[in-house]
Amino acid sequence: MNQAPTIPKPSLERLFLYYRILEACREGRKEVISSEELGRRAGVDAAQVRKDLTYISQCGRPGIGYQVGELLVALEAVLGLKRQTHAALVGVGRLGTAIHNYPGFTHFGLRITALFDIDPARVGQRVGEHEIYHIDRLVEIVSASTIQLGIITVPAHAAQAVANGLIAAGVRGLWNFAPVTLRVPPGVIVRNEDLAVGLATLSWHLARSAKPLVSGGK
Amino acid sequence: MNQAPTIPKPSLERLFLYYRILEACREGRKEVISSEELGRRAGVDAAQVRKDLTYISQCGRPGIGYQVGELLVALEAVLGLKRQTHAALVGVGRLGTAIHNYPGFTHFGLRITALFDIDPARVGQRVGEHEIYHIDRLVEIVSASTIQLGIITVPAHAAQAVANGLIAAGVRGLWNFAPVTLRVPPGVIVRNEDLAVGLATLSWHLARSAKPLVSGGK
DNA sequence: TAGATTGTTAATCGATTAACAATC
DNA sequence: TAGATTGTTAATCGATTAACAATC
Repeated sequence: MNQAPTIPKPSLERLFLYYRILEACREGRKEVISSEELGRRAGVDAAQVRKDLTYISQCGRPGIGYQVGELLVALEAVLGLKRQTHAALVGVGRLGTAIHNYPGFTHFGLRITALFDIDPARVGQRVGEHEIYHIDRLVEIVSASTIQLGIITVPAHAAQAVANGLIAAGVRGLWNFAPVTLRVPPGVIVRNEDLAVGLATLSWHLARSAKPLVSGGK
Repeated sequence: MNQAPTIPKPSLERLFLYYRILEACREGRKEVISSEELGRRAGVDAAQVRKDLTYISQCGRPGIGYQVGELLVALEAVLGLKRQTHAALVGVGRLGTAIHNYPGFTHFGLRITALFDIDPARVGQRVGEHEIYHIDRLVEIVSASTIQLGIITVPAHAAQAVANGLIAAGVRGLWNFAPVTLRVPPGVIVRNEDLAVGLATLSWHLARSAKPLVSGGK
């Protein structure tokens, strides 16, 4: 009972944004921040900020604002920012390599501990401290590990098979960069990072705002 | 009057998804599809599919379904899929290179026609058919071009300055991969592709579903 | 005709915004 | 005390889901 209240998805994403801003505040020796300023820096309404922060705790003080340090600690606890997530990355092409090396991820607890590819030229190579294995060994190796998350950076046509393998190996979350909708059994969490759709919506809005309509587009 | 009805953001993204599925149908010589099947393949409710498609036209037939060919043409027109978007990419690191080479983008009309970096070792190199210019020449070169979109793949601390330069050069849309909230004047469209936040939310859900609560998590 | 499936309206759900009493 | 700013409630807005008459 009194299970932690489930945080709405958009609020959750904003909380991570606030966290980063607060870290910058700490670095700048800023000790207190108001919902108004936090909102301005995050591009979010002040009322929205206060609402979001109620999912964490009540650590603001009327008339004063929020203690940066306190809020950081509370966010770390609720967002689980000290927890490590072990991941396998499948598809060590350019995008896969970029993700493997992206500095921002380790900061949020991601540890990529296994790499797979189908290209014999890549198999056996080392990337950082890890070796690239052949995709045939995916289930074997992941099953024997503590890996909880699969990162899919293979071409679209191979993505479903890779997802199946990862799930068979016991992975319960997928971060999918391939431009396809994956079918997964209930209980498996999928996040699609469909860059092409992201681009397409952006350029749609762009083209749309360009047409000088009645009152100037927007 | 009777201006094209503005499409809700989530619907717009799904329309691009449908488009890809319909292309696959065309390839498979499938001529008719129901909202139910399209929904199943896209991971979307059938009622939702029908609703989304009303933003395009009424090209379904009761009792039959949708003509794949007709729907593709209608989507191409409304989504502007034949239109080219010229873009400048700033920050030719691993992520920048991955994006530059990502095959799915040209398919949605993206043409990256200028590349910039601050690293003297990279400036002057060629990537595909384009040369990498020094970031100092950003405003000069972009101003003189037909570039409408800026892709920001620089480190967080440099992103706002890059955004300012792109906007000064007349760009009206930004695709921002840097983990910061950009401040832009009204009329400039920004899409943040914040991968670290994406990952963080995914691993939050993962950790949360792992805890065996009252009735099995979810 | 009977069965299938659309387009649309109404009901539901969820998130954002506004307002303000409580409090530092 | 006066001014600032929170936490929370209520009002608004927007998107999803359900239901069903129309129609192939």
